[in-house]
Amino acid sequence: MEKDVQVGGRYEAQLLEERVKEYWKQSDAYKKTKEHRAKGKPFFFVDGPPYTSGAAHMGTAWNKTLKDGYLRYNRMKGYQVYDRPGFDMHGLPIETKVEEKLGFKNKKDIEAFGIEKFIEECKEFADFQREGLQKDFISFGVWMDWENAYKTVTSEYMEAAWWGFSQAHKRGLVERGKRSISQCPRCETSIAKNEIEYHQVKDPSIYVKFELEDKEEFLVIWTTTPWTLPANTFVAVNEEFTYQKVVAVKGSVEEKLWIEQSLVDAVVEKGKYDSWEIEQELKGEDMIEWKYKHPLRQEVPNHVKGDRSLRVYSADFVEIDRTGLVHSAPGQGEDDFRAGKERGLELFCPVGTDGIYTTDAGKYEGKFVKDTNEEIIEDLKNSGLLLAEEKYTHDYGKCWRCNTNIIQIVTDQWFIKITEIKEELIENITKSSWYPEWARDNRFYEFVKEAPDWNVSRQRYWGIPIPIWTPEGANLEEESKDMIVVGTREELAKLVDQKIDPKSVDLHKPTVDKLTITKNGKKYTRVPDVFDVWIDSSVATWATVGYPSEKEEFEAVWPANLIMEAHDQTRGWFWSQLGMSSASMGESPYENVLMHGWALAEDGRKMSKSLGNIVSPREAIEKYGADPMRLFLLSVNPQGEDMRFSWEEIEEMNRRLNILWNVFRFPIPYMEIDGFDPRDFTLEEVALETIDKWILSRLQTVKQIVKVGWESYRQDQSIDAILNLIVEDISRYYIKIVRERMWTDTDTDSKTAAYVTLHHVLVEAIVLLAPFAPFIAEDIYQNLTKKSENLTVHMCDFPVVDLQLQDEKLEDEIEIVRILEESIAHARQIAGRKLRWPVCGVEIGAKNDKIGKIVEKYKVLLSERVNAKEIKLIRPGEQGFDVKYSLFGHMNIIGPTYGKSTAEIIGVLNEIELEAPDIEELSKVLSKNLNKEISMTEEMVEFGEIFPENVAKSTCEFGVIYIDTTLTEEIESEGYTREVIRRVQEMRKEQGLVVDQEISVAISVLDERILRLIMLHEELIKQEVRATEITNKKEEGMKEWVVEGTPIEIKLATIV
RNA sequence: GGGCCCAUAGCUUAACCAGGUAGAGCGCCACUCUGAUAAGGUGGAGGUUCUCGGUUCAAAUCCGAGUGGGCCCA
Repeated sequence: MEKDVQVGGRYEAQLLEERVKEYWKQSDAYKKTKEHRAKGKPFFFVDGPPYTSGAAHMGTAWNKTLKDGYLRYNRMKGYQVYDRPGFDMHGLPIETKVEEKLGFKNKKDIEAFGIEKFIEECKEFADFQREGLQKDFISFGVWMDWENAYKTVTSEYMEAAWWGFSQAHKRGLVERGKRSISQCPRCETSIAKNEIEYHQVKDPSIYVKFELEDKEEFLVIWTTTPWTLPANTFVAVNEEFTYQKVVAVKGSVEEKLWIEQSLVDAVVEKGKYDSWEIEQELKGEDMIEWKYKHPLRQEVPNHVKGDRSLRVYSADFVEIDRTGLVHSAPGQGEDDFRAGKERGLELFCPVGTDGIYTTDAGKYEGKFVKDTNEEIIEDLKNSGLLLAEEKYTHDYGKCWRCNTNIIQIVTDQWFIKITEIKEELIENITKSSWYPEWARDNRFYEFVKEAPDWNVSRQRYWGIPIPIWTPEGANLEEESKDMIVVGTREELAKLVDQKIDPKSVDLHKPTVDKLTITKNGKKYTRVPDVFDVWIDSSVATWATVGYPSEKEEFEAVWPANLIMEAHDQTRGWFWSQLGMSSASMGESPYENVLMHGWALAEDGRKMSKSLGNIVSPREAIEKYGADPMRLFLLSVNPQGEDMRFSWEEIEEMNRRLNILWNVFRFPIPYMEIDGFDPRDFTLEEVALETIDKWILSRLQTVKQIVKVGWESYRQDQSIDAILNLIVEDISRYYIKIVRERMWTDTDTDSKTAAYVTLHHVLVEAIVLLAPFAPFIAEDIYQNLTKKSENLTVHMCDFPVVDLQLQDEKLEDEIEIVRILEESIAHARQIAGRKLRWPVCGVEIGAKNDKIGKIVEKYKVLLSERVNAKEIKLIRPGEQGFDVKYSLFGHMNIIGPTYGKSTAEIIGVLNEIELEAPDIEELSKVLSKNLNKEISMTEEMVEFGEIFPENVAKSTCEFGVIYIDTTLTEEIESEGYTREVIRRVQEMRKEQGLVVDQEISVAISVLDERILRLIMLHEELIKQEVRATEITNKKEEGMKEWVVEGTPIEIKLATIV
């Protein structure tokens, strides 16, 4: 940035932002700012790492802009701010993208390609994605430590996850076990609940008869997953329900069916039976332990056979729905698994991790489960067990990455036993403050309370390998008992049989899979799984300071002072961090949580490709600039609520910044002509006038509001206050008033005071604005301070409120004056007199004494502002202008009272005018006029005000305004003079003359009276338009203006 | 299906926690001002405060039910 930037043009965000970026680069502003605060108290902010997929969208932009705002604010408050950004780079989404790229169909393709090469591809892809994302963040001015971003794929970072996990193990919280999990059969891995997307699926809906072992009766169950029938192990009833044995007849066949009593009709109807009758009724509890025959015993000879299997048990998840009896497969479904485990039933699962039936599935071996539904239905039909068949559309989970429908199966997984430390987790919740509060007290608390054990294993490749080594050939139980969990690279190097360098070792699968440990003569190998990717980010608070390899910083700053993410992270990062940190260290990893919402599209719906309503931050910046976009994003309430994107609002922000720009460049020419240097004066030394004191007081009040906004995580309120100060107070009021003080040629104390005040207010306003709109703030700051102060505006201290300068009473008074002004302007409008024409008098009927005093006190200011010769205060009881009152009679009320006299009464009412709206006076006048006693009531008449000619009235909350627009020669003279000056100025502008160019002016008016009136103010005109002479000759090429119906011709000539 | 949150002018929203005439910005219409301003000013039109019920002298605000939307969980 040059010292004297071109400030002639209008605000052009993109050009300005390029200029400022260049300045930041050249001056190394970011690093210098950090150094500037190097000795401050630490403020440990931790960045929630965005997943490295594609470019930044509006939601990420909002998130990072918020973070940037708060980081900049805290720097201004003097803190040494931790600002290491992070990127979440492991996980299935990247794997599937790479698989797509390489044209893979399933895991076997990956194995064939080679895991080492595959991981290399993933790393490259993730890095590529990260660069795009980072570029976007930088483009909207996010000042974070980009050169030193943390990446979840570095050994240093992965070690932090290992360490956390090993700590949890030391506390006895790591367990190997079978669990029913959601499995993506394509990715061949378990999927976290929050990775499942739901969509509408059409499935078979079948009613199946299970024959009892010892009698020819049937239990009727209903299912939408025929493919789970081979794994059937028990039937669940609810012991509270009543079940009925129905004898149903179809043709010559008679069947005995057990169904919950209220569902009998519906089920029998579905079975298309001709008739039925109820034979017996039992409570669910009486049916327990009944034994039945497996429905697919022919097709699946290996089905469960134990004595406890194929029986009826009770379960509380059974509802009065369909048949009231539920087919249960503990080797698959989640509820089934829990119920089966409670009873010690066999966990039979004839399905592989790829969703293909194993040999245990007999006839169905080698087939994909969901493709086998029809065949199973056919088989049931053939053995006479199918009662009814239809289709059913319902929500069904699919893999969020590859859209494959998920299946529930029981597999061997690794868990962190969260349920064992529930109390500790719940206590740790209370150790953090959340904004908004309800997010913690309601939503987060409920979630943590219900959280199950954390399945941390994934059977994939691109992730942090689970640091568990187990004895070769051990069974499950042995594995759980005799495992080695490695916590650090140092430890790994010490333990393994191979020689590795802890500093340079890469911890991804290709390396660690080859490492073995020998202990007590036993050989241990690593379990093949990688971590659930949520483990990665869960350790960010210590990984970001390099723990456990670097200890000092961690000990000094942990836990995090502040984190902020969107509400979907309640169950995501907010939770994973709390869970991991509690499991490993027993403590909450963060102190303050700001939970913001999602960025919705303009139509109020989610931004999505399919709806075609996505707006990218890139687009917004191209159209209006980064500062306007940031201002918009930060002007939205950040606590919990979703933001609705709005082009209009961004445009509005751009316009306000344009006003700021104009405010800033307005005094520059004057200050330059006068050689004014702000460093030569202080506020204390100059002769401040009332309006200067007022704007300085406004500034203090705004500083207060801005600070409170930041501190209460409502920075949107800070923005409102700053923009209001700039647009309403500085631009629309203060500058209008001080303009004339700055136009004077001579050096006056008044001018100096205005310069100093405006300069001071601008600098502080700019500093306040800096965290929100860092580019324009920098550009203006550099110009205002001429580089005499800080290298960058972002080094400034947050402006402190100067109580000496704050004057609430003054602010209140000016506020009232401004409202009175508005009302006077309104009265002018009613009278049809524009502001250029003075009015001879304004009378103000103040509502009370306080307002009256204010009118007296600010008479001069008011009269200048509204262009009035005189401002007069009407005291209570005093008469203002000579107002009279006309009358309008209400026939419908007068009529019934005065009968025949009504007509004459109305006649008089229409004629008379009263001095005051006085009912008694009116009655007297009427009585006198009509020669009889007339007594009017308030309901009978309405008073109308009659003003003298040229008087208009308006009212406002502080009183009544009368304005007298009577024209005198003097007023006409001033009015026409103003009109002429205005036209000459317009012509100067049209001709592109510089401000101090001298001219001669020729004015020709046919109406000699008007010409004379204009020329009465020859000197004023000369002075205002910088004219050396004014002639009244008609010349060639004059421009004709029509003023109040009178043609006036003007021509300008420059003086060389 | 469950938990939490949200609904105020055409648009963005304030007031809601702690009940007392719903206020602003943008947009629209009319008029107007301007040597910082591709700006600005004044006025006008525009509201069933999502619906229904309750508490209360009084409800946008508190309570209950419903409708629609969001997040999360099933």
